[in-house]
Amino acid sequence: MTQNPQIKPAPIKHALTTTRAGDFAAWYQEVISAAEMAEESGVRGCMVIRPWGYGIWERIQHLMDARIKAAGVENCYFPLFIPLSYFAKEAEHVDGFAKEMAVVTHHRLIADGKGGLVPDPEAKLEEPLIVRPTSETVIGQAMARWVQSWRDLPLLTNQWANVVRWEMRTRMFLRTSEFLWQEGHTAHADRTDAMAETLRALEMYRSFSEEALAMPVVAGEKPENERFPGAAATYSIEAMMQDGKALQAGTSHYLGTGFAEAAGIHYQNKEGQQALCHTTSWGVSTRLIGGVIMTHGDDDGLRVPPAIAPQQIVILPMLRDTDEYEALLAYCEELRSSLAKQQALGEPIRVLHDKRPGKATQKRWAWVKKGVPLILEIGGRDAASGQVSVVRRDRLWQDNGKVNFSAMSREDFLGRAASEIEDIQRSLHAEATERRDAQIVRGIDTLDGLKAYFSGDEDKAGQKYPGWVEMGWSRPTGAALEAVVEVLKSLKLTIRNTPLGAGKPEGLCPFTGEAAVETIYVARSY
RNA sequence: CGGGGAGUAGCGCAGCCUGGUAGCGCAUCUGCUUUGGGAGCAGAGGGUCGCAAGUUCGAAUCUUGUCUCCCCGACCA
Repeated sequence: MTQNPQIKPAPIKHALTTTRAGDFAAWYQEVISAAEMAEESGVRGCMVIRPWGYGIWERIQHLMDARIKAAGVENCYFPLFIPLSYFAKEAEHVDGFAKEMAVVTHHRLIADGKGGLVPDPEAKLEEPLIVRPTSETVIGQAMARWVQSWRDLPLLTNQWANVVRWEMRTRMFLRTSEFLWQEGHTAHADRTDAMAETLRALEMYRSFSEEALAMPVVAGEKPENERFPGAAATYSIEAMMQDGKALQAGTSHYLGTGFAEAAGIHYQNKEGQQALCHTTSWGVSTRLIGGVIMTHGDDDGLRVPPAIAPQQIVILPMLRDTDEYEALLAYCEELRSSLAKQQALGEPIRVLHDKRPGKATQKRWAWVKKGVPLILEIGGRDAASGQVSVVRRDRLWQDNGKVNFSAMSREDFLGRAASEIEDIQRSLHAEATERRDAQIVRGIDTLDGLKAYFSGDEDKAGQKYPGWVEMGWSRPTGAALEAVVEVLKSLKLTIRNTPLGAGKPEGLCPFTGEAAVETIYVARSY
């Protein structure tokens, strides 16, 4: 077919078999398995998080935990099991979570006489325990004990934990029945203080996403119909995935006094009177990893932002001829230790000398798929002449279809390694921001316009959606809002949030015909 | 939880309709040759065919049940 092989660039042979354009959902699955991030566990909706995936989570924990502590919040740990009676106290909360609860009813197994085991009917629990879907209720019980006086406020706590929600439809990292997260719970003297904390947590998530995950997000308030069960106001950060869908990447809730009332969290104020606390809760989960995959991944696998990469540089000795092993490995080892003494992004550089036996090229592609930011390949001649050969994962290919390695002296590389790492972090963020901004459309101010924009919206393969619409609306409530939600639902759309700091829009609300009072983002979502 | 699809070697799949104790590609191992880089040739190892019952002389193949995964929908971080 190719008439002129000399001038026609060779087709790139990508590391994955599925492309984003071909089948985005299958591509997502393949990245997770090819990058050895997670695998299925045999238990419905639950996954095994493998070292590379868990390493990314540990980085997220490490950086997020520092921010949480810097805000004066203290870590603690509450039980996995919550007495049913605790949970039952907040009515809206119950409505929201009751359908997806794991319940513990027995404490012993006995033989069933057929070689199996069954719960012992004699060992039924007096009161069933639920496996926590979130911990407002138990933590509320503790807060009620801990808070007596205005001097005890604000009470700022956080826990890193696993939670369980019996999901009907699961996807690795994005929605699993059990997931890992951080949940902050705070109690305050009044609304003003609690609201400030809610927004502080939201801003913490926004800056964390942008800076650590290199994932641009919009921070804003969720519409009434999307509120956390029992919350007075819910805020979120929303990220745009490469297929144009929105992902809620973190939430922060102002809970008002509802939970305080249910758990009896009150204090004596300076005037000597009893007052109810205003509480907040906020969390991010392993879902962030799904966001990172769908923000930065490409047709060769994952690309991990350096700030959260378990390893930022991998050194691959090109082991081939036994005679040079020793000198080559010594050279690589020296390189590793020189790099490890340096700092990038405010921390020591994380570098791995991968001297496992095996074909070097095989190992290279494994690291490409894992998305390690910088790969160094070192051959015998490099070692002898003090050179290195390096490729940036975010700039993997040359136009001619070859891997974009560049050779330089060891000194040159040592001199620029840290800035390369920092540049990759910046560059991933810039790329994602540019893509997102290109997929936000403005100026649609009628319902027909919205319908037209999203009709036949999927591309030929059904893998790509036209991004987000930024528009004004009149912020209807109650039944009027329900009507809007129904219209959007028929278009498979949702209101993501009202971005903070967006000025009052001009014109009329396309749903109600009333004057628009605030800006919203409308999109398909995960 | 409703509709659809699927579970066979580490990964991707064929075989199933028309039952006769399992095959291909990649990966793995061995040898030779090559080699500044995703090598070639030859040979080898590796499978309770998701699980459990049933039909049958005989089941990956037919029947029933069950578990898990994927897609669409309802629901949700």
